Amino acid sequence: MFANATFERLLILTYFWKNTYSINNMLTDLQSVYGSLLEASLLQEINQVGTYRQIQAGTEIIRPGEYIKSIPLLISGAIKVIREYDDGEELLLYYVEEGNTCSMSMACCTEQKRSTIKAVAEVDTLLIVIPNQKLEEWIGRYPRWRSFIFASYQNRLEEMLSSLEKVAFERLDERLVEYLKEKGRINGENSIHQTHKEIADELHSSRVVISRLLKKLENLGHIKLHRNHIELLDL
Amino acid sequence: MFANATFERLLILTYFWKNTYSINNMLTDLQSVYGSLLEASLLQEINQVGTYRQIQAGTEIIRPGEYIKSIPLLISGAIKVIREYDDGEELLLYYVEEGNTCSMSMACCTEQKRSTIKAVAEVDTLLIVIPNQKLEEWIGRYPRWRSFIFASYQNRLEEMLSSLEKVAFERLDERLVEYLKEKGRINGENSIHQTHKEIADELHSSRVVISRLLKKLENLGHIKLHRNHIELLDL
DNA sequence: AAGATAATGTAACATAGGTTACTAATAAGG
DNA sequence: CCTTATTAGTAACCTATGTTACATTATCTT
Repeated sequence: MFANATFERLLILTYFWKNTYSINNMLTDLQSVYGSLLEASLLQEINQVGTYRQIQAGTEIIRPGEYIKSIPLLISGAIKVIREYDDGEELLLYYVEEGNTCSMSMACCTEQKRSTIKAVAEVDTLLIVIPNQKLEEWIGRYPRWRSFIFASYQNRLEEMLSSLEKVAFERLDERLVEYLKEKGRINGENSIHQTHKEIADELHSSRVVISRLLKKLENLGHIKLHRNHIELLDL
Repeated sequence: MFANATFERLLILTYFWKNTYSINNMLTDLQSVYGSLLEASLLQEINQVGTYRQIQAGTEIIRPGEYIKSIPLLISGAIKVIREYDDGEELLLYYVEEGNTCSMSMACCTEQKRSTIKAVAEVDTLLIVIPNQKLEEWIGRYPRWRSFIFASYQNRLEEMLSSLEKVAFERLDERLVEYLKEKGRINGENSIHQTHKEIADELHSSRVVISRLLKKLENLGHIKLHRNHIELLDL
């Protein structure tokens, strides 16, 4: 699955992480990421009932059809949310990043519905999960939690709208460029470690088409193609 | 703008409406549509602070760029929500129907943002508008209002997802068939009163293409084409 | 190192859907 | 009733994207 280099990178990251994890405690993390958003007393409470989860890049967190019984609060990293079909077809919806939560899971929690999406850690990710009954309880008690939850929904709606627009109005080459930029940003690198096939899947296109467009971008001097990774030069 | 027949129909409807309006009062309407969803005491309160609005089919309710300062509760009719661009391009997002509210406006209310969408009454529509500060206030006080608001967000997210899928995965002819069905259902008729150009705009396509596909559907015996309206036979 | 596997490059072709241009039919207005 | 504007039909053409097929190169296994 992984190129050697990538795998070594993962090991290093995990090692680095364990250190971070043992130095900071949950409350410190909560304060640094959510301190400006939520009440101090709420952070205390989250600290009591929440559990840390450390997720390795590439791990599937939610699969379509599953019930979701807890809400994630992102501390660091990013989760990509994908719509997936029976026939293996898929489409990248959006990323959830630090300081955010996933409205899709909130929606599923409150209504006890099965998930309709797949969530995968895009990079190594640290999050705190909260039992779902707390979601509603805190809405009654903490105004800022209420605002936070509303803002999350708002963000999701906007991101869905933006995805919709891209698919409806933009051509594949434009979407590809945006995809590469976003991926580079999320991963904090100017290099994308994915095969053409994987990119094609997330953009709901075909490998040959993506290879063609990538080659065109390379000829224009915007990127440099390598096996298993793409170097971003000037996008 | 309107064919004579259509215009007469509007006049009749408006007349009919005024009667209905004077017979029922707001509380009765609220009870019949929202009685099973919301607390009786909340209905009382809505009755106090809400204002009735009667909107004629075709009226623009929200334009992109406007601030939204109130939340609509649909009593009857339907509102179509459209994404619109500077260059006049547009795309139909979804319909809001009886017993629902528009999360887009809620989102805008709570965050004091400008609307990014256009809302048009699809048919004659009756709704109650609520001052936006009540939205948050009631969330703290009425559990069922809270659930209602969450469910609305959930619905919108799902509808956006469904729109996204249609645009991403379905071919135009399939989308056209669904469009015709939905339009017929919303209008409660087996006949669509729109020009090919109007349909093309809402599906974000071009008139010629839509005419071509409609003709194909007619040849297959699914619809019958007339000037300014389309008869739905067997979809 | 040899063979297997996965990733990429490339050509040839198919097609959905967009564009342009023109005609025909219908309705509206004076 | 004649003129004009709106709506719809149709043909010819173009392009983006998808598909099939096969060659090539890099990587993994043994």
